[in-house]
This record gives sequence, structure tokens and C-alpha cells, in this order.
Amino acid sequence: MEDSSFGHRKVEAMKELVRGQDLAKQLLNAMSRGGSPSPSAEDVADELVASFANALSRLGHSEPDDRSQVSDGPDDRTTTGSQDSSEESSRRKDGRGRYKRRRGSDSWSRISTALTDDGHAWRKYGQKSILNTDFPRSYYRCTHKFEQKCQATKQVQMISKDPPMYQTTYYGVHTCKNLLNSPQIIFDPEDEDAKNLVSFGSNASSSQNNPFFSSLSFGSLKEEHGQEETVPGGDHALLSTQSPPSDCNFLAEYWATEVDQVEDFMHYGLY
DNA sequence: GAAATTTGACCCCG
DNA sequence: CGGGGTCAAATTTC
Repeated sequence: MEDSSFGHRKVEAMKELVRGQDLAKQLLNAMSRGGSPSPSAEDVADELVASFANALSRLGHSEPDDRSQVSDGPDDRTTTGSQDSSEESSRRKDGRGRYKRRRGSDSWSRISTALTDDGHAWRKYGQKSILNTDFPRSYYRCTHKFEQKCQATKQVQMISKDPPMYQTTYYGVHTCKNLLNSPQIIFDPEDEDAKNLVSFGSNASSSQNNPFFSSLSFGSLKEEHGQEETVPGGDHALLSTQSPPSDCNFLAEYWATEVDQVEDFMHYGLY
């Protein structure tokens, strides 16, 4: 019992997306080789890769940890009434690592070649090495977590070194209003299609935080600029010379087709 | 000196 | 029991 046109569309969309993603990556590498710096093309390629990754993630084709889209879940963290009347009784050694799993809230991951500033102030509070990963994962939380009770957190993990690729996963909802410099995020009514793509799959009512599409201007990024660990100064492995930057046109058209297909598929009944 | 990062300890869940 | 997430002391940066 095949899924009629639904399954077919999905498979096709996935295949195309995968291919498109690979193409975009190649293009990015080719352009990163050097030569004539083209921020525009690079930016486009970046967005392209990110869009592909997001679309794939939404479709359920995550490769790294396949745990991007979180379905749903009840509000677990009910303020935990364990802090009641505990002046100093069970003070433990330090009381570190309370750890309250918030796997129930909405979370969405994003893959980009550079740290995208969402306009919020993040404070790094941890870093750990994850199994099956070549690079450590960094944990960030809102700077005003205690002042404004902003429970938003995010995880940043590098998945590739030479071609800098970061996978940022956002958790929780931003409740703070202390943004950095005026984040003039431009939201064109036509971009709604794109927004749909990135839209999280969870039914959550947190459609107010969309820290995407803001990679246009360079804010004051204060993330890890790429000093993860041992960074040899002479590490400049050149990528193979494949498709020249002249494929931009082709890629753009290709991407357009992809968007059309995915949009159609999503419209059919992703959920 | 304050704020942010680093780094190891600690804790919860599967 | 161990992986993954968080806390907080120590260290670094502005």
C-alpha cells in the first residue's frame, strides 16, 4: 500500500533536496577557494545550504543526530517544587547540574556556515563532547535569564571544520526584550514561503520567535569565532576544484524548483 | 572590578 | 552505568 502521490512526492522532494544540498555545498567550497570575493554569491550559497538543511530536517532527513524536530510534550518543568523550604538542609556539595530536561518545549535546529545572530544576547554556560561527533557542543542561554526570566537556550555544534558548518538548535521561547543593536529584520510578505520552510514542525504557539533571515547585516557576533580547539595556523587544505561559480544561475533555478516541490509537498499534509 | 568564558564536577534519564 | 545537560568556581577578557 504505497502512499499514493504523497509518498512519491516526499521521496522525490527528498532526493532532489539532497542533491541540491550537495550542489550548494560544492558551490560554496568552490567560491571559498579564493579568487574574487563575492559576498553576494556566498551569502546566497549560505542561505541555500541552510534552506536545504532546514527543509531536509523538516522532512525528517536529519543526519547528525536526527533529533531536530521535537514533536511536543507537556510542560514538564513545573517550576519544580523541590526548592521549597530548603534553606540549607540538602545543600549537597555544590548543587551543580540540576538539569531539568526541557525536551518537551519547541526546538528547531538550523545549519549554517556561519554563526547567525538572532539579535539576542547569549551567554555560554557549558561545552561538552558528544559521542559520535568530532567537535564539542556549546551550550548557550539568554543573558537575562534571571533578570527577565528568559528561558531560551541554544546549542551550537560544529559539524564541519574546513567548510565551517554549524548546527544551531534553539530551545524555549525568548521572553526577554533586551535586543542588541536595532535588529531590523526585514520580513517581506513574499518571504512567507521561505518562512514556511523554516517553520518548526511543532504545533507550539511560539511562532513569535523567528531568529532567521537576519544574516544580512553583520551584527556584533560574539560567538565562538572558530577557536574550537587546536587550530593549526597552516591548516588550509584546498578543496577540489569542481564546479566553478558560474553555476550560480543553474543552482538558483534548481533551488526554485526545489522550493516549489517542497512547498507543494508540505501543502499536501505534512501533519 | 564586572561581565563573560572556561572547565571540571554534578545530576537526571534512558 | 554512561551519555547528555547544567551549575558554579576559576580564569580570562574588556
